[in-house]
Amino acid sequence: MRVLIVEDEPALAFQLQRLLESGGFAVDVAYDGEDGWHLGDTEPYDAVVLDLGLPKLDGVSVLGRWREAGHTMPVLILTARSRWSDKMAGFNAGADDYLTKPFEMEEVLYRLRALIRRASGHAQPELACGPLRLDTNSGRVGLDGVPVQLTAQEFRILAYLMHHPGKVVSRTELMEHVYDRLFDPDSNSLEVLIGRLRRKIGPERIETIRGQGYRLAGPEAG
Amino acid sequence: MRVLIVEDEPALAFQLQRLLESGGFAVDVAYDGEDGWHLGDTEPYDAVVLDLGLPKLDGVSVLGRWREAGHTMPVLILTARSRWSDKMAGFNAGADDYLTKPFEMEEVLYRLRALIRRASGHAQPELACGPLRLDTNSGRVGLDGVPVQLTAQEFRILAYLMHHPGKVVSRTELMEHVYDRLFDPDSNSLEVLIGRLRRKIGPERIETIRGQGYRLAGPEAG
DNA sequence: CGGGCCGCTCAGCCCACGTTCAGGTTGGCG
DNA sequence: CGCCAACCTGAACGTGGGCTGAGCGGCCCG
Repeated sequence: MRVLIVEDEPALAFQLQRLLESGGFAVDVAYDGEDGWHLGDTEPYDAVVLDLGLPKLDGVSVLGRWREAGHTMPVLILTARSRWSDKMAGFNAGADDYLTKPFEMEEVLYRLRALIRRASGHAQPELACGPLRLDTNSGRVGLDGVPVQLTAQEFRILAYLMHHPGKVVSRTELMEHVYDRLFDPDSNSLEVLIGRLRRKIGPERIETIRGQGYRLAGPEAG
Repeated sequence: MRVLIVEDEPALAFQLQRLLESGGFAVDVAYDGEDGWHLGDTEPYDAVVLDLGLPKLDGVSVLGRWREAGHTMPVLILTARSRWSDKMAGFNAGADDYLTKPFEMEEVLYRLRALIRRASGHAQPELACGPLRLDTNSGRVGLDGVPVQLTAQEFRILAYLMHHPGKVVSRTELMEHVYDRLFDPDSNSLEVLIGRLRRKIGPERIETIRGQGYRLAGPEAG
């Protein structure tokens, strides 16, 4: 899962970045409203963490423009200690959740995961697909009940696929959601990782549709 | 475990600090309500000892603001000889326990430990996790029934992990709860301590999740 | 004042992880 | 049947995160 952080305060931005990366996300950061808006407009993020007090273009406007342009990714608003006006304006502009500073870092992780989950239509934090289980919070994966040890990247790939079971996911789509913006699109490391994943969870679970992408085999339907 | 003392009377503050440190806690002290509030607002304490009669900002207000901001750490109130109004106000503001002066020093330790235990969802003062036993009161640790000799820091680390068995605890989270505020976050002393701890309780008990943190192996169940 | 224990620092080592690369394999198509 | 593109895979590598042994200084206690 790939997220965008829009936060002007460098210390907090960095802290958030570390948090989310250690939480298993691919992360891009923007330090003002304009950059933030542009990134969110052009890159396919699974969620955004958006501060309201921003230079150049304030958070509410950023959000408003995104929504106007038809972007539907979930947005988690950060705002200074409960200022009602901000909060309301945020929701009106299309925020999905908000946190007032100061907040527990952990809280951000949980809320983000919940947002992403809901946005892809899953109620439970634990995704299931055939014999596969994936807990988005603890980051654990099980196959037929036995735990499977995955690396960070393997986990991201599997998580994205499990958020869209049965759907054909193109290589580029997968790369865009698993890597951050600096990644070289000509690399074949994704294929290598897919291979390793297959070895761990059984080759038949991830099906290759030649010329189109990959599909996670669902519980025989669809 | 890391606690905050908010107490304006220097002698008592110092006495409490020594007591809690010798009791195995990492301790910060604030001498007035404003400092106290700010520390409790920004640092992740496992519990707070809060005097009600404070300069600048009284205890009830401090507590009230914390709760308003969403902080849920347990708070043990200290108050001059049973003044009902204070006591009631304290509970209303979200206190978890209280002691009236004068009190036995030991009493503070026991109450604090009980509060922390309950806050992390443990009913018993003795934590168990696989072959590991840890008595939060006596500070004794056993592995398969045989006592294990731990140093103060080793004990704190293990105690924190055992309060959250199975959870992945990031290096920073661990540091925040095991050291006080003056600690250098770039130090690797935690790793050294983890290493020693592993040598004493068996390396496989503490699992490293690369890039994320440590996890105490539970009694085989998610 | 001396000795021992404890915790911290530092530097070097090790190894997991992501990546690259060089073939090998598969499948579509003329 | 042959060719080409898409895809897979085993091996090797560089990097950085994590581990550890050695040494130091501070503190406590005799």
